[in-house]
Amino acid sequence: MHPSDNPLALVVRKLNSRTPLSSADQEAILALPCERKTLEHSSYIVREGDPPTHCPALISGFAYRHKLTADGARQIVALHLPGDPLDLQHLFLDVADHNVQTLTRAEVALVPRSALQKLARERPAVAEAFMVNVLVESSIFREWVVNVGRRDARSRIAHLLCEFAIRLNSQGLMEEYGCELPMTQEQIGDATGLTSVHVNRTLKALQAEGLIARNRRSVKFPDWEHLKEAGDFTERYLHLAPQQAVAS
Amino acid sequence: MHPSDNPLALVVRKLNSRTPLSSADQEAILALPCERKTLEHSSYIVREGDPPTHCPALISGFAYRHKLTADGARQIVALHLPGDPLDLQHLFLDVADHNVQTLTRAEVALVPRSALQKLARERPAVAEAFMVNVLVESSIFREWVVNVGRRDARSRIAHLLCEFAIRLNSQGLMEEYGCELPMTQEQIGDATGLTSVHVNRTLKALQAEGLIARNRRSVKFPDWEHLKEAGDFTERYLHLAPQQAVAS
DNA sequence: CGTACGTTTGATCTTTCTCAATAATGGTGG
DNA sequence: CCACCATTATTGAGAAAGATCAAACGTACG
Repeated sequence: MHPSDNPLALVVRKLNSRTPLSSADQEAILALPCERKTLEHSSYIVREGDPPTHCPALISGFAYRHKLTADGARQIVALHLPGDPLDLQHLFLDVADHNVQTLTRAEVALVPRSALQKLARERPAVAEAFMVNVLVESSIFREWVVNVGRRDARSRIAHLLCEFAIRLNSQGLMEEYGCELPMTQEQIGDATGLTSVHVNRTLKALQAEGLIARNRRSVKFPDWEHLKEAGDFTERYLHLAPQQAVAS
Repeated sequence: MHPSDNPLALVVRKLNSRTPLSSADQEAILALPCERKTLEHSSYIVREGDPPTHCPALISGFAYRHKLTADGARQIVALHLPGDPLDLQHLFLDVADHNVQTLTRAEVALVPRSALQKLARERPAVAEAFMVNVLVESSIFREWVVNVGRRDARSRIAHLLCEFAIRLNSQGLMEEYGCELPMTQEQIGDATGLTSVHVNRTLKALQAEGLIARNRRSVKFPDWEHLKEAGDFTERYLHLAPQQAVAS
């Protein structure tokens, strides 16, 4: 499947994997008006306080959601992979309550909010697929609360890596050797509630234990089972369709 | 409005406050088959791993959602107040990914999942109201990730108290003098990622600062503005309808 | 009136943060 | 292709927030 066929093809594919859609419904999504845009590394896709006019979907590249505290600390609350469906958070709420920013250069498809709302109203099955997507993201948020609230640094980071790997894999983006990790250590810290300094030390410890192997921006998982154990990782919360194995 | 009229009246009221519903839609919700049940303090409403057959709504009393880590630590990921709509988390996902438990003695209305799904399919406006509710809960989860990930103990607890107060108030359950706080200090710790010991000390400090006043299980807010400031609390993330003030 | 649960307090220990400096890396313009 | 700059990664030393352990105290309730 070439993303170039239709930028929304990946979105349909992902929605369809959890909530099978009729071909009429699929085509209705593909027929949505949509503007394709390439964004540089670190560009804002949505800013807190914005009234949302478009719902973006990630076509390629990586992105993250984050909020800032009053004293300027950043907390990343979610990661997004190529193919992640439209930003449904902002479909029915009238003001963005957080920021969405690219982690790498990325392509997005911008669909007017009104067109999406109309589609959801006219096609209950599509609305249901949207709902399922939102519910799964909710479940991921809950797991992040647990991760950040009740696990130590080692587990938090291991858990984050496991989630990233499994999600990449389920989108068919995992190479056999491991994967690119498009985050700096500071961003890993922002996602886990730690400092970049401590992330660095913890990453080194995980490496020394043989649970991960790093090289530049890529990570391998030489001992996947133990990494999962270290991260207290169980994939139930991702509510994935059937199941593929991860390439180690 | 007597909850005894129809257990779902409170649910309709809450959904309607954010997403106005036609009276036909409202009546369709009220006409849902539903079993009313009284649960003791600490009863499970949903257990992780369960295949959901019913969607519960809270009629009276308080409840919380939580997950456990492998080593037995508990993290509370959300609180629920009387009138909180049906547990839509479990409407379209096939397995419960976390637990829901009562904090106090509580009454719930159990609606069969299939009846709710049918309603959502037949009435797009109701489906949209459900979606909005889920999106707002999502937003609250994101804020909790921030709270637990990037704020210190004082802020976390102040934030939790602010959220509780504002949500109580928006359901019309805030007394002028303050409110009942149906949580033990250990539960406050489980919601904020802290130990009960540290919660105790922090609560005392907040009290010494004059930001809260405690008496048994009740809390007052003698200095609401400063409490909000201490908790870095901004209510945007709650996406409340218009707005009422909190009784101090 | 006793038991169970929740709160309070003290002393000590750990994890993680802070501050600060150095070393890689990657990208850029010349 | 090379020198330079801005990021990012790495390391060390010391400080701090919060955890842990342990005990005593209240309070509600059967």
